[in-house]
Amino acid sequence: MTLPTRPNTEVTTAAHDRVYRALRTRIMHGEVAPGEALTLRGIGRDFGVSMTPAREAVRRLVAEGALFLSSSGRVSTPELSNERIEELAALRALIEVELASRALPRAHMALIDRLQTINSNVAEMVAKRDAVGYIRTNLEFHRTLYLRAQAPAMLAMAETVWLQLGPTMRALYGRLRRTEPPQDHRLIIAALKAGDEPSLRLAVRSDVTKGLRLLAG
Amino acid sequence: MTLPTRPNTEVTTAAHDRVYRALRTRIMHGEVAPGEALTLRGIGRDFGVSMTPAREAVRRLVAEGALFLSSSGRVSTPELSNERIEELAALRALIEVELASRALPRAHMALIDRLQTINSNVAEMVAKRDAVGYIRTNLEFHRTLYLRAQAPAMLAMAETVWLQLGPTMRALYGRLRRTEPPQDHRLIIAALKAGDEPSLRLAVRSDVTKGLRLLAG
DNA sequence: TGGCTCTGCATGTGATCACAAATCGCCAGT
DNA sequence: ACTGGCGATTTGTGATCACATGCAGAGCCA
Repeated sequence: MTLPTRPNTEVTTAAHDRVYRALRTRIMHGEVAPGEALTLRGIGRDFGVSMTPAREAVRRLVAEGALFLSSSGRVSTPELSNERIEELAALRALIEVELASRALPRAHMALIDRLQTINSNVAEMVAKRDAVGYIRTNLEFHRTLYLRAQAPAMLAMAETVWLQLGPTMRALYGRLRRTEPPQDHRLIIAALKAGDEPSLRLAVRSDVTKGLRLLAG
Repeated sequence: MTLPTRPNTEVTTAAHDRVYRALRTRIMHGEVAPGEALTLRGIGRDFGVSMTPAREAVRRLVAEGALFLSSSGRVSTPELSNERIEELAALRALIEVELASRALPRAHMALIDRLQTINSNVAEMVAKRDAVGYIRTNLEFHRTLYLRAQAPAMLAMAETVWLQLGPTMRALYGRLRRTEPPQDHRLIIAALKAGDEPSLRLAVRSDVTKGLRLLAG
């Protein structure tokens, strides 16, 4: 580019990729509200780039279902219907149960230790009522487990679902008024220790679909 | 645009969307070989647009896993490893079994008739050894059934998997030297008629994972 | 003859511009 | 005070340009 904003002392990743990654994590972690509008020039201003990289990042996120593109081309984070949330939760259950099942035979003690450490962080976020922190550490817990499945295509699919649920997860967990740490995570860890696949599948399914119960309210 | 190549007598869809759709169906139907390289200027030339819409279409397809982006930015259709193919087939099984199961209670006679008609087209393509035609009609068969599930998010996910498998499906079915019509499709139709959900799940799973057997060769 | 380098072409990236359309706000009329 | 219309501004879209980089083929040397 003509104006290098940062010295080239480190590996320079493409501008559109930097914008994409930043927006992606912000959306996945629930840092943006559902229905929030975005503009290409605004994104470009925020990241110090022109419209072109902003457009590419937005297009990519739209393709992944993380952003909604109105008929006039305006982009905003989607407001999901209850039916769509149910579908996405069902997809989480299908894919993540399979990922956990594939990770089980490879789950050694070091992994279980790391999961327990992450889970204590999750509990801490719940106690602090930090919705964004809770979502972030909770996803870290799941991703750490699923990475052991050695199934990158499935993991990518699961992350796409997380991405689509991001903005509403924030609203969902913000409505959630509990302070108890996640019980299902303990069941997951216990099943991993015991090598008990049926219990693991049940625990993951329960953990993943639990947030759905508050839709009736 | 400054140069309207077509008169505006019909509804004009955005140029990048037209390019995207055209490339997408070509990839999904297996009309491009795995590893085939694409250039932005070449795509622009083919569709009579500049690089900008071509770039957006390509970015979108990369995001969906339909195209592979090398580290230097070159795009090509991906050459899938056997492990990745196995993953994608497992995803197809998971998602499509669920879709079929959800479609079952809504499957009336009119739908079953349409499925039988499409299936005869599939058989015709098999007899003619038309790989592209086979893939196209086969996907039409599945999509017609899954549309009844009223689960757009799941269907989109399934189509994304089809898209990723597109280029290799062509190679796979090209290697397939059979002339018998798809037996599993008949089982699917029979299960739909009988309202037999377990049989339906089995038949869909079998149909979807069948192409995998020839990977050992 | 084989391997290496160097140069020129092809290609992706990002910025900028012109244009169309949509959106928002203001003002007049009732 | 409310509503409808109109204009200014915002916004997305596509084209084009400058630039850096990667790739390949030609030419050179051992």
